[in-house]
Amino acid sequence: MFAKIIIDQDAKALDKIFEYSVPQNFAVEVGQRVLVPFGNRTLQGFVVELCEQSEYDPSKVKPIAQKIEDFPVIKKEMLQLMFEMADKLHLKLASILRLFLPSEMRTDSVHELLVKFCVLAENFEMPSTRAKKQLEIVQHLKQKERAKFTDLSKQFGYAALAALVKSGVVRVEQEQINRTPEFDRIESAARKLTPLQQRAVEEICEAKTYLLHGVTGSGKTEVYLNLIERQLSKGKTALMLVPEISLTPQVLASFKARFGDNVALIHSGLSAGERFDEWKRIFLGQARVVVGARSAIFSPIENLGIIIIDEEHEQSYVSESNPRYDTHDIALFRRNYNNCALVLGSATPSIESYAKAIDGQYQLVEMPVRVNGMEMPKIVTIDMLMELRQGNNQIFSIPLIYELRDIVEQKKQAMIFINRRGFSSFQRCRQCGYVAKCTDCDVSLVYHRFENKLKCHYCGKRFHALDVCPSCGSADIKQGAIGTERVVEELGKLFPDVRVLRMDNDTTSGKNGHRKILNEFRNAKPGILVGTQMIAKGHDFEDVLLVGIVDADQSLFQSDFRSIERTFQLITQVAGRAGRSAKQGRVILQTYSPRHYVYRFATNYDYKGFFNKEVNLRKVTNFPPYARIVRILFSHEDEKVVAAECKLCYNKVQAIREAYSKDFVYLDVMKAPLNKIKNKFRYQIMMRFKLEKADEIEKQIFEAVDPKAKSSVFFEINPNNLS
DNA sequence: AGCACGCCGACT
DNA sequence: GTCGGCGTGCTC
Repeated sequence: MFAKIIIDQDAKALDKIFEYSVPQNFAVEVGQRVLVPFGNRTLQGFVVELCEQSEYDPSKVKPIAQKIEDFPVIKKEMLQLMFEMADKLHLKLASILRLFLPSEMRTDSVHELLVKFCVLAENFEMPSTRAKKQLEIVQHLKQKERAKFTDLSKQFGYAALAALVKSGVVRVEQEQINRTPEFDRIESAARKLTPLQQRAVEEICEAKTYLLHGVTGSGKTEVYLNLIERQLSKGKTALMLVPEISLTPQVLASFKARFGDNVALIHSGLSAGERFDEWKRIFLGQARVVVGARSAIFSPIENLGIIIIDEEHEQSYVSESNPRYDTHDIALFRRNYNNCALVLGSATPSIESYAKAIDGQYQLVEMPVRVNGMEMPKIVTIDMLMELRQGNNQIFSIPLIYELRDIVEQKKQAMIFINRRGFSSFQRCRQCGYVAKCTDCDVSLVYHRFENKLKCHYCGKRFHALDVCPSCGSADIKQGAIGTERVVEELGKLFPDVRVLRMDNDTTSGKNGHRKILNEFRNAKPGILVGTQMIAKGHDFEDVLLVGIVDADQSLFQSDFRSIERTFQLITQVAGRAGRSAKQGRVILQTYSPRHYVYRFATNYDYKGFFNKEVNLRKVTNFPPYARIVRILFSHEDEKVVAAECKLCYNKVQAIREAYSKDFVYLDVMKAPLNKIKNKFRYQIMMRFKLEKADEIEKQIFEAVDPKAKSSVFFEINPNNLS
């Protein structure tokens, strides 16, 4: 018997299947993890196929050394998924397999937690009356029957306990304990569904793909919970994905409260041990509901009845580094494999998903009204150019300051949204034009006033802030576009007595970073919360009656084709934070392009109008979903090497374009907009072609890349950002 | 990925 | 003469 094996090494040269013989004395199954001799060392591998005959030179075939576990860790579904991902996304087999296992398992850095418990032996002699501590322990165990070794040792002393164990009075038992994350148990009684929610639950009843379009505050979560409960009662399991940013302690606790030990939670805040144990509970079928961020789509859960992707339009569902995958594709694969329902939920569906719903590929389910029957908050657009002309060169418009003052007087709360962290996006010398840049990346450094440092947001390197220009010595330093720190500072000047809190990547790094800030904000009245995208998600604060969007244009003029769509989504999400209670909220939106159609539709909450406008634009200009964009990004330390390898590939792609000249809309080769990141130079080939033969063309494009190239190569289909 | 093999420069 | 630089090629 022979086994086809993938070596667990993430290297281009090893991205193929190796054959080993299976020794007589043991059997292996497909999906098992094994150790195999490889060259002059022993490596981990995965059995992906068994066969009677070897196709390789028999004199070179070596036997498998040993099994790592005695059961397959990769299930059949995932193996099939691996081959499909390798084929369609052009990813390395080993790098896909690594997505399926908790990383601590591979490195052997985490083991099952064994805890020692003490019990009294069946029959024993009482210790001598002089041994007081020992007698206390026996007494204690008579009452409790069972206690942790470490607890007893702490309470009565190690010596006494060890003596009892030695004399056979106390028996030690080992037990494996699951490290399950702890939560504040919050009450989450099943709320009665509104008729609209009820209808949505009833409509989503078949093994199809549904797009659940529900306005912010329409109670989608309650619908999800009911859908999951229905599957559980049918003996099926459920997988629910939520953007990492929304996996706040409150959200996690509410799932725990609803599903108890049935739910496994996968998120970045888990310790290695917790992650490993949660994975194992899923693997063994002990957890029947999985709630997690992007990577949870690869959970080894079986017998799926439903997969839910909440906030389906979120960018974070596409991983932005290798292996690059889109959670939607993986979810569709698993939906097909399990023949279960897939629900994509959003208040602002992605153009691509909504187009599929219109087209009939997805079933459209709509929830157009808020649960509490409240109107959406009123959005007022402020023309910042007018403000400037009227002599206001502050970052806040007069109406925003006016409204903020009102909030402060009423002792209510406001949120200010600014999607940039730090103090200012760059520092520049007014005299000579010098701009502080990162030494390893081709980007300007962001000034962080709190730490008084310049930081690279790409590689994380820190530099001294500029007091004087290092080039000409001038002290006249100009600050770039404003960030959260700057907004906090300005608010402090305007409202010195008001509690102003900042929530962004820099203030939420600790384990309970989010919770601390949100709890503080909850009690701050009047209070203002300044933050990035982080504040746009899911937090309901009754007293937030005002939302300010300081620089709405920021996401609008990024050069990728989704920037307008993203702006619409952001405004809608952020606006949804205002007026969650009985009082209607207000939103002040500051922009320099008030007449852009995105603002017209967003301020009227007209998703369909926006969709129609945007989708028509995409159609006439040949952009997704009516065309496919492919970007091949090469990177390497040596600029000559990348440039040459990229050019070589470009020449091959040109030949493909000639063969498909009718389909190609665009093709070019160039330096990437960020020419250098972490000391690696980046060159790219961009292309766009029509859909009819897209799969066929794409396959040939993949093959145009020299597998022996020294540069690392990154394929992106319909990329989200073009840096 | 890691390790051997192999072919050219400056050193006790 | 040799020690060691890292380019190239191979691992079932």
